[in-house]
Amino acid sequence: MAKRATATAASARTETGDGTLRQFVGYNLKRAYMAILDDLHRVLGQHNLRLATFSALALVSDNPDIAQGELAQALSVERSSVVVIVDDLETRQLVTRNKVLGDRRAYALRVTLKGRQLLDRLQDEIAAHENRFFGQLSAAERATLVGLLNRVEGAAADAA
Amino acid sequence: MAKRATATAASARTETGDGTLRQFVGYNLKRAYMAILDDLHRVLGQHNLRLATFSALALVSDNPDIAQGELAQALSVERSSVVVIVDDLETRQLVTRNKVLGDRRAYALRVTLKGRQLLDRLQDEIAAHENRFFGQLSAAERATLVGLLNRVEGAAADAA
DNA sequence: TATTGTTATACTCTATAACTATA
DNA sequence: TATAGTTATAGAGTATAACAATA
Repeated sequence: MAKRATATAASARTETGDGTLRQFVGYNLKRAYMAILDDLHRVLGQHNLRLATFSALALVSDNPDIAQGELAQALSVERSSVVVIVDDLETRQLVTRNKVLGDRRAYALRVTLKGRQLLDRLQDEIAAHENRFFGQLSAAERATLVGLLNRVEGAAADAA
Repeated sequence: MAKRATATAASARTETGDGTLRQFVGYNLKRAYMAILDDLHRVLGQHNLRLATFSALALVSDNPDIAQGELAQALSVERSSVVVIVDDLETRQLVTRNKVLGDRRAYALRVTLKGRQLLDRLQDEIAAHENRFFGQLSAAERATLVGLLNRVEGAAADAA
């Protein structure tokens, strides 16, 4: 099928073909996701945050008094993994573990002022990050992209 | 900001809000990707293949006589990681390591007949997998999605 | 008995660094 | 000196399983 430059001394370097994989939407999806991930990690890394930790912070902010188990579900990780994440956020005083009236087993997580401020700054920085990669797309195109992605996600949720 | 059902005994379980994250295209991108990944892993797992191993097989098929270092680049992993992957493919007689005329350090990788046959079957199975998630999208919509994803990937390549 | 959070441990995947044999 | 592939090791991230406290 595919031709390939033989590895002679004077070979002009050919691009590696990936046509077989390109036929799959999922491959294109992964490539696009991976392509932006390094830069996102760099942005978060400047604040010593992992993606999961940032996501947890945002989720706690959106869901005051969320329990760790619920957070685990939202993050699609095990409860034991959430312990590590919340430990980190709590140590850095970005979220607090609060007593729940009526259930002394559970914690109600809340963002601190410091956490909110960090989140505000991060939202700006991530918006800038996104402009570097999605900036070429018009607002309408970005909306189309998100709409299609959400339909894919919805199809997965239906299947489950 | 966001309201949240208090954890009373009779609380109707509220969906966890993720509005802060949803504003980012990248989050929607990751969600869609993660949503299809479990099913893809299941399909590949039936053949005892990891995603990276399958991708390597497809890339070797598209690029006869590719070297391991080139494969590493195409897979975005280190050469040492490719050794493990190719070891697996070679042990299972799906690809062969062949001598390169003119450079006795390098290998030229080729898919075997067995590898090609497995790849053919996998392409069908993955196409079926994709229909489960992208089937709701029309062919035009799928093309639009891929086009937008590729522009994002291209923007990343330009930035690098 | 079931559930929440915790701990200790194991597993998967990948990177890093040092090595060999070639170039 | 540099490069292709290899090996051994370490690290990051997550899951699993057993546990204490509480429901």
